Amino acid sequence: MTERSISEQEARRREELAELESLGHNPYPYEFEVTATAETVLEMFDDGVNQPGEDGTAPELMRVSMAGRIMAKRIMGKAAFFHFQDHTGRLQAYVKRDDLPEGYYNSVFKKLLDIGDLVGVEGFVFRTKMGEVSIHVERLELLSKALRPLPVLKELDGKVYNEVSDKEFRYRQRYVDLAIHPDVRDVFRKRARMIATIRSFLDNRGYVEVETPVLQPLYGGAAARPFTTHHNALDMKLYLRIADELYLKRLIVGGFDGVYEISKDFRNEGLSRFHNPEFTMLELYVAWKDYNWMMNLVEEMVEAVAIAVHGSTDVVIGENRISFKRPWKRIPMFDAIEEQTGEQLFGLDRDELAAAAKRLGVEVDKTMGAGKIIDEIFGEHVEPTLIQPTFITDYPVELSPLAKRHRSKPGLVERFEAICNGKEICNAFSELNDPRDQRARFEEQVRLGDAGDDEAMPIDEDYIRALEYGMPPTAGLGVGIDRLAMLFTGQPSIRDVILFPLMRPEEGVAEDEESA
RNA sequence: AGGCCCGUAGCUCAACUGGCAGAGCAGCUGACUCUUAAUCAGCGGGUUCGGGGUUCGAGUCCCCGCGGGCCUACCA
Repeated sequence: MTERSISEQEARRREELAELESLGHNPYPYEFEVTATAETVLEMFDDGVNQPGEDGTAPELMRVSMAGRIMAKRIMGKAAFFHFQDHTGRLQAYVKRDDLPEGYYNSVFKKLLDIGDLVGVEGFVFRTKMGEVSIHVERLELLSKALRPLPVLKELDGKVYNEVSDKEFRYRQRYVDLAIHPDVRDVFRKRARMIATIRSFLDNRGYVEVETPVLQPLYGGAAARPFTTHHNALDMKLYLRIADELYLKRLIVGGFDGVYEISKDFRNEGLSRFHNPEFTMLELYVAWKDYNWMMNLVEEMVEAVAIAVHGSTDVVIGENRISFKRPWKRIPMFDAIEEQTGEQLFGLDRDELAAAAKRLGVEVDKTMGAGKIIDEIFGEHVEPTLIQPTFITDYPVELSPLAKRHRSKPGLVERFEAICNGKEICNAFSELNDPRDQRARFEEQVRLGDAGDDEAMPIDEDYIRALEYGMPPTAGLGVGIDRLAMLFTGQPSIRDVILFPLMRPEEGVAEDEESA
């Protein structure tokens, strides 16, 4: 192992650490009693009712013990202010030499405690002459010494300066990104609130949260290339799941009326603003229901998320104000295409569709079937125009090998996607439960696979066996949680809603580099 | 996978047609007992992503590589 070269500032912090130890201070103690947070203190005294003062009024209200990270330090001779940050926010602390044990202020606080160090403080709350609620520190304790300097952000009139702009730095060292950027912490809190809302929404309806295999001998449920791995003891090839769908529907066969799973799927694809190889998916299946019913559920659930995350059904996202208030517009895919392009595609054969695509400037190649052409036209001319939440219904059967045929429109399936802000937020259908049709659809997938489509699904005989025992009429739903999080937090990249997005290895060439 | 852009101090960024690598913050020394982008005086800090080339001279130009961003492709 080569020794990492360390900066001047890091070297100094290591010296400080040694100095602290030689003075008898443990730079990494075991615990600290916390009785208040920045948020509770600020709330308590910003209401204008409880006014703190140094005269000792209501001392039982004002005595607090808190812990956090030093974010700024301002020393003025024998007294100093510093800001520290806990999980709820920042609070200012005031330290006087004469309030601390002999020598502590000069030889420890001033010299050996730095921005980035974790400290515990105990004292009373007061308001400074400038009006800022602060804690007057009477006990100060180092809780963990930081050996690396923390980037320092400055703020004036609400504008933040010296924000770390290097995306690579932020993704690789997310702990630093989170520590210094409150807005990044907020994104992930919103994401957590979003998922918690969805979970309780589904739990309250009596649906059962289940866990199905990540490691699968056969993958399916979506059109995507899988990751492969190997199990040593059984000496077998395994796939990381690309979807939960086929296992969850086996559970509907087994007698659960409603099951859902929120979990990671893995797809062996490129990375982009909208794609991370591992991502979080919600899938829900409800027996005795169809896709019309499912649209109502989606409206309710997403409306609940909007209220939970933003406190309102109206949300400003980028330049758009979006209303998630029910009901949302519902429009069949072919009608939506006609509205935008003037082309009525329903009933056209493959050559006629190719001609329409050409008229619309959509590129078509020979491998594309009728369904794919329609999908391309939709994706290019319609999807980006749908800003307010909209249900697009009734898709071509070729694109949906697991969806039930439409009850009245030949060649289509009972499927919908909800589109919002120009992007898909969910995908759902009346589930195909006729084992004969399901077998035929799988066989069509196999033909596509043989023709070179490496995303075609393999045939899953056990799944067909399950259907042969009888699966109720069922409505199914899939929601890309990361993309929903992008929407509700206004983030432009999926990497900004995933704590640790996939990155190339940081240092040099990987050891097990493949042949050059 | 292809195209475009980027990589300079711990962080944010400068450095003209190729001519001594700089500033703010952070850090260090000193002053200051209600400051808040604290202030004031002084000081240190660089493998300019890595390797090669052109040149008297390269952060700058050329080639190769590494890493990142955006777009395209892929991706229901």
